[in-house]
Amino acid sequence: MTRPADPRATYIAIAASAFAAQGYHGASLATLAREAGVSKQALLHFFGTKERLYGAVLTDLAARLCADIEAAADLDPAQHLLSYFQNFHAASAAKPEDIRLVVRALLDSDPKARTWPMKPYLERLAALAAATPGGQGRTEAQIMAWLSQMIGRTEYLAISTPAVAGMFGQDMASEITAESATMVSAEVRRFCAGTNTG
Amino acid sequence: MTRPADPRATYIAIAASAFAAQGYHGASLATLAREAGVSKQALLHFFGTKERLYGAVLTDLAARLCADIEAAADLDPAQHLLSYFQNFHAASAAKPEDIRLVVRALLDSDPKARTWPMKPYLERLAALAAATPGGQGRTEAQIMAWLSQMIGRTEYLAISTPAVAGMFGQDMASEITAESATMVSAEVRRFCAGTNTG
DNA sequence: TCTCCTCCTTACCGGATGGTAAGTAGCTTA
DNA sequence: TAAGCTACTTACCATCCGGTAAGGAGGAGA
Repeated sequence: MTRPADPRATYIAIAASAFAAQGYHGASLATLAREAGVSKQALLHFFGTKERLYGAVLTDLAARLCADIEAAADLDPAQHLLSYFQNFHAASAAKPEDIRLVVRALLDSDPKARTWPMKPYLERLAALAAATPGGQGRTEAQIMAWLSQMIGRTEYLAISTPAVAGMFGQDMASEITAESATMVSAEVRRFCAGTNTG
Repeated sequence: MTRPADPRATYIAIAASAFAAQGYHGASLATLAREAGVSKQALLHFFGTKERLYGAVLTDLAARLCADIEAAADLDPAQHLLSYFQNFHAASAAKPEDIRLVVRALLDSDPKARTWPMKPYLERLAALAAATPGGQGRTEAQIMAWLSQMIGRTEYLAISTPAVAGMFGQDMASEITAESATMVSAEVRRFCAGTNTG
């Protein structure tokens, strides 16, 4: 058996997928180890405890989300924001694992005594939205509320799609995803144009 | 120790709160029993297994959500829809437990071999939206996509508020919730007026 | 009074859980 | 060649998990 080049990164990726699917309590160290093809202690060797492994997964996820914002940093703010949300919507629909992880982290987050790995991500998006023409006349809370709704509608679509497909069929679920993409783009344009969305 | 009048309903309420906070795997029968002040077997006597208890919690939740829609059934469709989403937003922000339960159920739902307790809820809302002036010119998928986004933005706000309060303070979180309420009302009015939201 | 029913109780079980202890193969450095 | 490091391994442990077995208190009905 060949050992992976970067075992730590490998284990984080496997754990991320399992935590996204089963949640923190639903995924066990033994299962993770079996999937990785190593013993339980291989994981504990790198991360010490299950909780720290979970923390590493979330930190890694936050870094990935932040990096996605910079993918189109050469565009002007309005185009940048539009591009980001279009890509975000497409990526969420195609590979919902990261989104499931984000939402699970929100549900399990302890309001006190925690670091907030997602904070830089939100701050970066808020700065970007504020720099668009539409962001000029809005308060910080208005921008954050708009961002919350944009992120929320996209992430909710991603996590509800399996259930919607089960209820109404895969075709309807795909149609809904396609319509949602159009709506998301339109909403970003409306925000950037400065039209009152509230 | 006085026994509750309707033990089954009491246990469902306690279990709902625990499942909302900790998730299915995070809440144990022993913990639920301790909160209810009875032994573990009291719960198993009524529900047989933990999974069936969870099922009863979700069925009860779905019934409550459906009942909420009919609270303003005397209004015309557009006013009814607006009233529903305003109440939904307010209730989600004030008492996010039910919303957390819904989102956890979505994350944990098995696409096959499951019943869908939320299906009647979605169908009722879709029929209501279709009956508004704005619903006339839209396809079923467009209406469902719009509903998904309305539900998503509202539920996401509810589950993200604790984290936002931790990151940016309680005041900012409250401001965001207030701004979101305005935006949700505006979006329902725009939909009902038939303005193209996509 | 006897039986049945609901709503519990205590006692117990096999298996899974996160975590500890101690040791090892193989490479790198001194 | 000896020491030390990384990246593991097997063996083990106390605790907790969901679930079973058996029985009992107390009210209702015959």
